[in-house]
Amino acid sequence: MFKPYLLEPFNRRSPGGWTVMAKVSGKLDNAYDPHKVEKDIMTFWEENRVYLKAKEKVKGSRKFYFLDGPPYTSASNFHVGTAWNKVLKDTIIRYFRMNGFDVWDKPGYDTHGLPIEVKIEKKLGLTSKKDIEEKIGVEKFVGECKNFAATNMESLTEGFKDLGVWMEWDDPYVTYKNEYIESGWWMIKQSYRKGLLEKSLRVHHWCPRCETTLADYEVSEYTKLTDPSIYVKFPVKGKGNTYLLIWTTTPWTLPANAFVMAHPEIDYAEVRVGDEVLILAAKRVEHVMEEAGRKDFEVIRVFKGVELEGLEYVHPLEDLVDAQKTLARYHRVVMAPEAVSEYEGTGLVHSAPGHGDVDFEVAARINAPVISLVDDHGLMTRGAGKYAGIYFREANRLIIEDLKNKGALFYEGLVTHNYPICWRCKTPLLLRATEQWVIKVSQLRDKLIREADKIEWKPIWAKKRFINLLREVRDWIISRQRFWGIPLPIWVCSSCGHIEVIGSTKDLEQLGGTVPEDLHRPWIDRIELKCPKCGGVMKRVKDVADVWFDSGVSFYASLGYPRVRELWEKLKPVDFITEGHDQIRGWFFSLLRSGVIAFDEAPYRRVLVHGFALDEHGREMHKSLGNYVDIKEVIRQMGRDPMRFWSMQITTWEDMRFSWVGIERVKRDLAVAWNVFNFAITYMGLDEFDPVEISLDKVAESLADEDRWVLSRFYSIVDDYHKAFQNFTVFEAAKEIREFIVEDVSRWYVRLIRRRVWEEEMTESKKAAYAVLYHILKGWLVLAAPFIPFMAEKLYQELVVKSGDGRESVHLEDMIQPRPELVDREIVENMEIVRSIVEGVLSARMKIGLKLRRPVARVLLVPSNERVRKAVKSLEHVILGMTNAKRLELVDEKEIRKQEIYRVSPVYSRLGPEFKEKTRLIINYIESNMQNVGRDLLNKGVHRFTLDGEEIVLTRDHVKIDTSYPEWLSIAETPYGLASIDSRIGEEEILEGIAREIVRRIQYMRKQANLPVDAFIGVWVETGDEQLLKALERHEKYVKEETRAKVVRVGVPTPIDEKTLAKEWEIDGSKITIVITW
RNA sequence: GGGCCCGUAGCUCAGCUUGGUGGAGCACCCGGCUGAUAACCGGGGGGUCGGGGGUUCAAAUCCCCCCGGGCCCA
Repeated sequence: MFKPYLLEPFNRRSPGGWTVMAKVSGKLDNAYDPHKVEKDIMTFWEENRVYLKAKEKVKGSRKFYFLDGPPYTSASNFHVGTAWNKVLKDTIIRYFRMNGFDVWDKPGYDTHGLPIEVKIEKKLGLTSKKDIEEKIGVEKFVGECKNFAATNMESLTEGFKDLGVWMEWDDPYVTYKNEYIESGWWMIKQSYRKGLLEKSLRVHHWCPRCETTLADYEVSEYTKLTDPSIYVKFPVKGKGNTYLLIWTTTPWTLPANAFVMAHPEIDYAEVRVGDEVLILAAKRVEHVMEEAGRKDFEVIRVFKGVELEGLEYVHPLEDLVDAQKTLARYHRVVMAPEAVSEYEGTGLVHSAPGHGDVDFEVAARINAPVISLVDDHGLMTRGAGKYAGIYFREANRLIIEDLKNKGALFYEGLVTHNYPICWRCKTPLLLRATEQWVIKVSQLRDKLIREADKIEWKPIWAKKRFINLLREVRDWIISRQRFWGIPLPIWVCSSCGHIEVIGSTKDLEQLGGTVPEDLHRPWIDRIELKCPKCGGVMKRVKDVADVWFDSGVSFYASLGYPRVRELWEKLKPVDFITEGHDQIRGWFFSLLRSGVIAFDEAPYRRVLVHGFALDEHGREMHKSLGNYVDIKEVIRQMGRDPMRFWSMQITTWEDMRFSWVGIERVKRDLAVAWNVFNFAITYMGLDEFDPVEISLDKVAESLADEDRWVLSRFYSIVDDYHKAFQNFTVFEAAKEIREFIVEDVSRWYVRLIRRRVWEEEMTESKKAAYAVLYHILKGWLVLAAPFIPFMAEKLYQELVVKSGDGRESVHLEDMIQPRPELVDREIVENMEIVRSIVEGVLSARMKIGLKLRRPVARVLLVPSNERVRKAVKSLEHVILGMTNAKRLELVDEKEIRKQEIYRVSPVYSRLGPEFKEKTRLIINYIESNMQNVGRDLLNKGVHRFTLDGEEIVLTRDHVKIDTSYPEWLSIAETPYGLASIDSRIGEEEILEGIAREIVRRIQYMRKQANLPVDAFIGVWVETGDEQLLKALERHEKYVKEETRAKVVRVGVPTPIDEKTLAKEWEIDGSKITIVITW
């Protein structure tokens, strides 16, 4: 499948056809344009088959079986949540692949089921199953379903590819393919062999429009419906005016009533109402009477429910309902505590075993018949007598009328409650007993829990939630009375009733069947087998499988098992799956269920749960709400990498609130990263830096503190990065690499090494800076590749490949491994302290409006402890460089305090009462001795002086003291102590500052003139200010070097032409005209 | 009604595992930088950390209850 290719690092040969020189020679656009990058890179990947090479590279190494949760193919486009899901998978796959795992990455599509059938019905204008069978025929219908799924699948694949998701798109697993269906059959056969499969009467939800049963987990939507809420009197047999009072909101179930359920331990009451006696739960009496508006009642007797056991009653509608002839025998009170609540109704529950699940169970216990009086279409059956042929919900009205006429209605009200509706067509459902094929999963409950417990869950609460669900696991009704699904491989003999469950097409042939070209209905329905028991004709049951069956078997079916056994045996178990938290009950569960049924074990070992994509207001995205965000729109506005990197920084298992500004922010972070690379490529290119020749090892001896620092930071991030991926907390890895490039490299390291980079000569220091910068940038690209595959590739091509280094693609790199020997924790801590102190100094500068361009003579620091002192000393040059200061002094706090200026104001209300007539004099004293008074009070708490021979003692509360500092001293607090500057500067600093002001203006003009950074210029200045000229004279060399000026002259050049730019400026209030020529 | 999750600045979210004086970005105001700058940096204002109780020397963090929102079930 894969073409062979060369895996060697392609030292200095570019298969891409670029001219590769042994030096940095790439070129980046000035601004980051995601679309341009992504377009170029997409082409590059395709042309060079990079994806296939990435897979080939790890072929045969440690296996990593990733299983894609197949998206459903009912639509052709997808929203950001689906994109998030795939990007998450892609990022993790890319990481493990780069880290040396042979990752299985086959994507899948879930293609069967009711939702697609419903869409096709709508498209073809069909309204019922009968329409499908008679108007257009099953053959055409199924064909339409298949086409629809296939078309959507193609479109989805295009969308996923477009996001840069690298999976095996050429050969996904598709649940409608024959091979897949066959694999599915095999599991049903397994369940049959193990005695888990049976056909049995079960009560379950039924959709009368779709005419099919719905499993518990398909009953997922509810709507507010207003239904009758009626209290009905069932006369107690042989007791004239005594009645059981029951309550129901589904009067249509009354014709199928078999018995009444009560709780043996709760209290019931006989209540006289008018001339009748009603029996109901004691606790409900008040509520029911109030609801019915009856005040004329009286509780006669209270007793335990158990006394009611066996009490017989007469069904009020027995003469109208045929089925009651059979049911009448069972009309009595039955003890069923699980059905009775003291908090609603009457404590007496009318039971229709054909229309309620508890009812069904209780009926089984007492051997009552299960009679359902509603047919597939929701119409009352013949057995319902008078009500036959009426739609179940419409029968309510009629039944209530009849009850009223018979005097059996105690009260009629309305209730608005949540009522289950079909998740596809929104039709209200009903509970109904029918014969269905069932896998008795409840027998496997303990095994399921044990297996689930072995799985590694991220986050841990998902496991709790999962196991809670398993505790209540029910049998699995796998049959659906529909068309577009995996046909159940069950054949029944029409003569002797013998059952054969087919596990493969081979089985089919062995039993005398032919294999149709397509295993779907209707073709498969035409296959008849010969009964091995009696030789009779065996026909397939008409049902198809529940659609959850399909994706549930994907763990082996996607590998072609059992037709091909090796692959699953080699790859099992699934190493990793990830889906949204709704799949805890969905796919995660159905996989486990199938795994335990077929293989007695959990088929996967690690699960990561991700959140939902909500809109910017935290609501779910829906087309109908108009808040739906199409992924195409996001890509158009923001680009793929920004979208990807944004989504990967979200705490994976929490819901994602979609945010345009959030993505915009990430895009800006990426632009900063881009700028860093642009900086590196520009200067390394100008200096013809050769990263292969000047490797990190070669400069080991000349590393500066900041170099060792940035390497330490880088490799500690590498460490965290791997830990995060091993934990599947990808968001932590994403945040780390963002932080590194933006905070550490762009905002700090590049600033620190700038001067070294600008040196004219290729000094050792410059080499070291380049080698280190190159090393961490290249490494960063490898770390970033899983997250921002396009941009990482682009930058890698420009920085690395074009320098004749590395491999053909960043995605063919080996993941960077930790190098603890390069991590110096102390220097990291020191730098953190120093960085914070620099910020403090800058803040102190800011307070007095002193620009960074103006040098200061002294920085004064008060380190808060020895650790800080040490850090400051070891990185003194960093502080001086970054704060533009000449000298750094470490002082203690007293030194600073000495400079404090106190403003001491007398507190009259304290001084007056105490000193009476002396007060005036004391105040005079205070005002003329403010500094002494203030210092004493603050330091000693007391100030003594003599006034007219008398000692006066001033204390802290006699005055109010405000502290300030002289203008030249500006102080800022930092977490590591006080940072301050002495802003008193001499002529030297003034002139230097002016020189820098001039330089900055010349640079600005160079930029305006659009000159290449390495172009030389001539500079002319004209000003009447002596000091400006003096500064220029003193720092001529500096100005020339900084601005690449060959000459700096006073005056105006001639001629002024298109290679000349003149501009008038103002520096320190003086006018200066600067002209540059080139 | 049950299980699980979430609630932190105007907005979007870190911090909670392992308790130690509450952070970032956006927005707003002020200032600065600028030969990677259609960039960026610094400062400022802005918080009952949903509410209440408990444990503790100390709680956004641990425990209990309540309120609001979500998911999955009944």
